[in-house]
Amino acid sequence: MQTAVREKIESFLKTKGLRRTVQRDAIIAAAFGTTDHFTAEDLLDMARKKERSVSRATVYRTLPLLVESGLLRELDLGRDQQYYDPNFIERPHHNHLICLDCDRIVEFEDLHMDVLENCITKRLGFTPAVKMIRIEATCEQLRTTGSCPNLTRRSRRSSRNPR
Amino acid sequence: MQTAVREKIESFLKTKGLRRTVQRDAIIAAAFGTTDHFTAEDLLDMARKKERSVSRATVYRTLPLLVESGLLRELDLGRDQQYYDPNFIERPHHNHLICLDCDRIVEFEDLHMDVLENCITKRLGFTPAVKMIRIEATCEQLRTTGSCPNLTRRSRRSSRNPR
DNA sequence: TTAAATGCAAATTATTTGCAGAAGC
DNA sequence: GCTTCTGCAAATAATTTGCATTTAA
Repeated sequence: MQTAVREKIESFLKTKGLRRTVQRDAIIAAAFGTTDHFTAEDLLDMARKKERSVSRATVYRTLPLLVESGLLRELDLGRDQQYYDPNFIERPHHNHLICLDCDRIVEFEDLHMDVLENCITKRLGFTPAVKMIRIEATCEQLRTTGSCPNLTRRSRRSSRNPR
Repeated sequence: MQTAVREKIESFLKTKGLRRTVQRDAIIAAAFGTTDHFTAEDLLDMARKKERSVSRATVYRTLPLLVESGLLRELDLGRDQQYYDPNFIERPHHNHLICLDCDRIVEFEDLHMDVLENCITKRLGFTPAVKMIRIEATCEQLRTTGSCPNLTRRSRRSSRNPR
C-alpha cells in the first residue's frame, strides 16, 4: 500500500474519530494491497492472512466505513454479491467493461465521456456526484480467431461462503 | 400494455416454448402495465391485483425469463433489492440519473454518449452488448431555492417484505 | 396424456445485529 | 475508566428450491 493511500486513510480515521485496531489495520491493508475487485468474503480471506483474529462481522462493519470515506467503491457487476473496487484512489474516474466471454473486467477512463456526463447532468438540472458506466461486451478476438486472449487471465471466481 | 409490446412477449414465449398460464399473463401484464421501476415484491403485489392466485415463487421464476428475453432489464439502484425497469422496450438506450436529494430517478437518452460508448468498446477490442450509465446527482434547485421540485413526486418506497 | 408450471413451505445465503468481553485512548 | 471495537452466534431478509398437485397443449 502506498504512502499517499495510507495517509488518506489515516486522516479519514482521525476525522471520523475512529480507533485504530489490529483488525481494521489488517482489513484496510488487505483492501488496498490489491488492485483486484473483491467481495466481503474475499476481503475476509485476505485480511485473515495478515491477522488471524479478523472476523467476518468486522469486515462487514468496516466496509461501509471505507465506502463512506470515498476510498473504496461499491461495484455493480450484476452478480449476486456486492463487489468492491479499491482503484478509485488512483483513478477516480474509471469505468468498467465486463467481458461476457471470460468475465474479465477491463477498467478504462475517458475524458470525453466524463465531460459529456457532466453536461447531461447539468442540462437536467442536477450537479453530478457519483458517475458510473458499465459496459458488457463480447471479445472481438474470440469471434474472429476462436480464442479469447482474456481466458488466460480468467478472473478469479470466489468459492461459496463456507460458513 | 401496448399491442407491439404484447406481440414481442407472445413471440418470446412461443420461441422459448413456454406455456401461457393465467399467472404468467398477470405477471407480464403487471410488469409492462407500468412505467415505474419495481422490485420482485412490488411486482407480486401488482400481479395479484390482476390475478389472486399469483405466488411469490412464480414471480421469482418469471422475472429471469423476462430479463433473458431482453424485454425487462435489471436495474442497479445501489439499494439492497434488485429493481427492474420495463421501459427498455420503448427506449432501448436510456440511462438513469438518481437524485440524492429525493431519490427520484430521471431517465435520459443521449446519442453522443451512446456513440462514444461504442467507440471506446471497439477501441478496447470488444463488441458492445449491454451498456448502462448511472449518475447520482444532487438537485440544483434545492441548492439554490431550498426546495426540491422532485420532492413533490417522491418515488415510492416499498414496505418491508411481510412474509 | 404428459411435460411444464404452480403454490407452499422449507432451504439457502449474503448481510446485519445483540451481547458480553477486550482493548484503544 | 470509559467508550469504542471485537468475535461469536443468532437473526434477518431476499431469493431459490423440492415436492406434490394442477394445468396447458
